[in-house]
Amino acid sequence: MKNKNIDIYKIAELAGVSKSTVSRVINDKAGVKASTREKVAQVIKDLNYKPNSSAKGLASKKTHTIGLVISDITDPFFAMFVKGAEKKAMEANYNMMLANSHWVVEEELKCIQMFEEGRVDGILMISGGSEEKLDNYLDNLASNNLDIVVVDRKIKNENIPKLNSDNFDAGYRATKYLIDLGHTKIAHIKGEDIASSHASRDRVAGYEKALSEAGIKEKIIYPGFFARKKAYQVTKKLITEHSEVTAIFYSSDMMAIGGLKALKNMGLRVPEDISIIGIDGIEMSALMDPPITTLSQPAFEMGYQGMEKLINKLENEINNSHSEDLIFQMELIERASTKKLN
Amino acid sequence: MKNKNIDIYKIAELAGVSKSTVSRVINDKAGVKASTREKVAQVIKDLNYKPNSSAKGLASKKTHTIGLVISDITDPFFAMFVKGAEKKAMEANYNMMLANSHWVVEEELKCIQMFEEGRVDGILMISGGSEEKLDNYLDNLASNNLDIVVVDRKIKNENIPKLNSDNFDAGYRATKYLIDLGHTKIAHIKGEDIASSHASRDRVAGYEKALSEAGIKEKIIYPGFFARKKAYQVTKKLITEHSEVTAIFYSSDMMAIGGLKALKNMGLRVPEDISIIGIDGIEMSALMDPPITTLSQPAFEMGYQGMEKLINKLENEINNSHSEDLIFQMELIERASTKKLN
DNA sequence: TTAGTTTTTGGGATCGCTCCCGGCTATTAA
DNA sequence: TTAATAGCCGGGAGCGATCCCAAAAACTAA
Repeated sequence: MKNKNIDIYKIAELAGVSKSTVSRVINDKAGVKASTREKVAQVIKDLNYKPNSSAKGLASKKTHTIGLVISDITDPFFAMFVKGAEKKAMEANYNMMLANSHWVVEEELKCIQMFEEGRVDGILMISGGSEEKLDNYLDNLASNNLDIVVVDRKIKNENIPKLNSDNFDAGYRATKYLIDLGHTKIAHIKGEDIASSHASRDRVAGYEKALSEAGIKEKIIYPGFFARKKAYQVTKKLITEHSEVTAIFYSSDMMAIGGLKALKNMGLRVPEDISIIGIDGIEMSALMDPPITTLSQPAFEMGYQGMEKLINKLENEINNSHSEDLIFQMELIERASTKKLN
Repeated sequence: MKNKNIDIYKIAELAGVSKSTVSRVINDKAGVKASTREKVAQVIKDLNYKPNSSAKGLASKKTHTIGLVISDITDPFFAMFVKGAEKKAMEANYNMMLANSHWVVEEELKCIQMFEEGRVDGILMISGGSEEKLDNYLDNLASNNLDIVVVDRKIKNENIPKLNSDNFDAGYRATKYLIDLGHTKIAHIKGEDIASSHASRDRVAGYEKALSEAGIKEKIIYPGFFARKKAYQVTKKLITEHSEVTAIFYSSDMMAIGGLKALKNMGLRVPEDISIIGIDGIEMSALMDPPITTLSQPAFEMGYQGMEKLINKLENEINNSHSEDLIFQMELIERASTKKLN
């Protein structure tokens, strides 16, 4: 029933060489006569031999596998990030293990622990939880032989490479864009209120900077918790409390989508009566009616480069410490949800 | 720098027992005195010892890992499927490796080959390619010691468990729903035209059955290739060629979204002038204006049960052959894109 | 032709675990 | 008291690769 156990010894036997030589050709190592190499390669091909990865892992202490810790794979941003990470992994001939952490640090740590069983050479994680807790844990981890790259969290440990979007800049530019359109009554629906999200904080700071630069005194900030439904509710509240507002900057596209629905519900036209802008650049925001103007995060690119950074770190044990962190700029995508104020 | 190599021997030493006993408590095997078990467990905990998974894999020939082959993780249906699969995997204490196949069989096969290096105990795949090619390949694979479960393809091999949505029924019910609403001029935008998609074919057949049952002679079928933009174009074509149509059944939500945009563009109101219905139940379809009526595939459930089936097959080597295939019914979600014909 | 090099090749130890089997210790029965 | 049985535990032989080191082969130069 089962396939005859074909291992490196069998290949060696059939090719008339020793296992060492077979190992050399498998791993493309020097020191094998071309003719021998060819002969062995042929046998390997004929028998469709695949070296056992557990044995390889045991002997070499490398699994050629990367662990991905993601909050929620159904989130379009994360999915695109994973797709980018996978591309680089494939190119570098690495495998990927996936673990969902459902936005809670404890689960993230559990995922990491799972990976600590020597299953992976390194971890790429987008954290969604509190930075402090993460910080503590990662300090311990760093003393292990697991390399890690963290996305979207500003942790303190200097030995851990970080990837972040330039959230301050994004907040600034989104707001500036609305100001340049002539708006002065600009509200902001921010993400979370808790300390765990520096992304939200930085975007708020960017918003404030743009306003103050333009000499606009009134800040109108409501929390939307990065949730569509929450944004829907809070938008209604915002409009009833601040009917003077002519533009809203949402800290995410999903919130903008919720907001758009609320606005329509209240009989407001977008963008004629009110302009809205989001952040993320998810496909969905382009499909809305009207399509929503947004600052797009290069999710694919972030995944790709995050994976690249990790693999580099893995393969050149040199200059491990103090590698430059990566910061990604967002791209403004002008669509039909924003309009010059007349 | 690196952590002192802590292995099963060290635990054994510190606990004052043999490695065999440590192994027994790690794997929860019988034959260890309660007091000994406790003592060993304590040492394991104190040292935060994690058995090396490569060594485990080598010795036991089980990796406790499942390979997932998915066409595109950024597709919301697949993402939700993966989420379901992951839930079950976690519960059963399995890990998951992810590989994207970008909708082409060759890449799917490459992914499978990658997994054949003994990295995984089994494979769960949603295929997006031609059924014949897949059939051939899987026949070979079956003779290996890799278990596999295939979603969304009707392959012939009887030993491979399959999961499918009841596409015929979905096509039938979608059409019937429109008929019950009083429509008689009902068009269908189908998926692909090529032989590779039985899903599309079955839905078309369901559409035809419903029409003929209702004594409606005229079938109006256009190909939309499961692509939003294609559906946009073809919808415009359809309307100009068949202005009498009052309802369109799209073979996917994405196509319905493209169609909706086309309809609006042409000045048609949905659902007042024309009703539309889709298939899939992706979140996006609920966020459209109007929200689109659809038949929802239980993606999460499918992932969960697919993984469950695979793990069962893995763990009970018994009754391997001829396990019942799983067929999932879709759920009609009535939203605002369909309306009684007056 | 022979010694000295450089390439190729083979063998053995090892990685960290599982699992089988035999031995030891206790407990029970006669 | 002694033998039989059951419950615990330890030791050794793999699992299938890598990698170091020494041996063999091939090549060079004198």
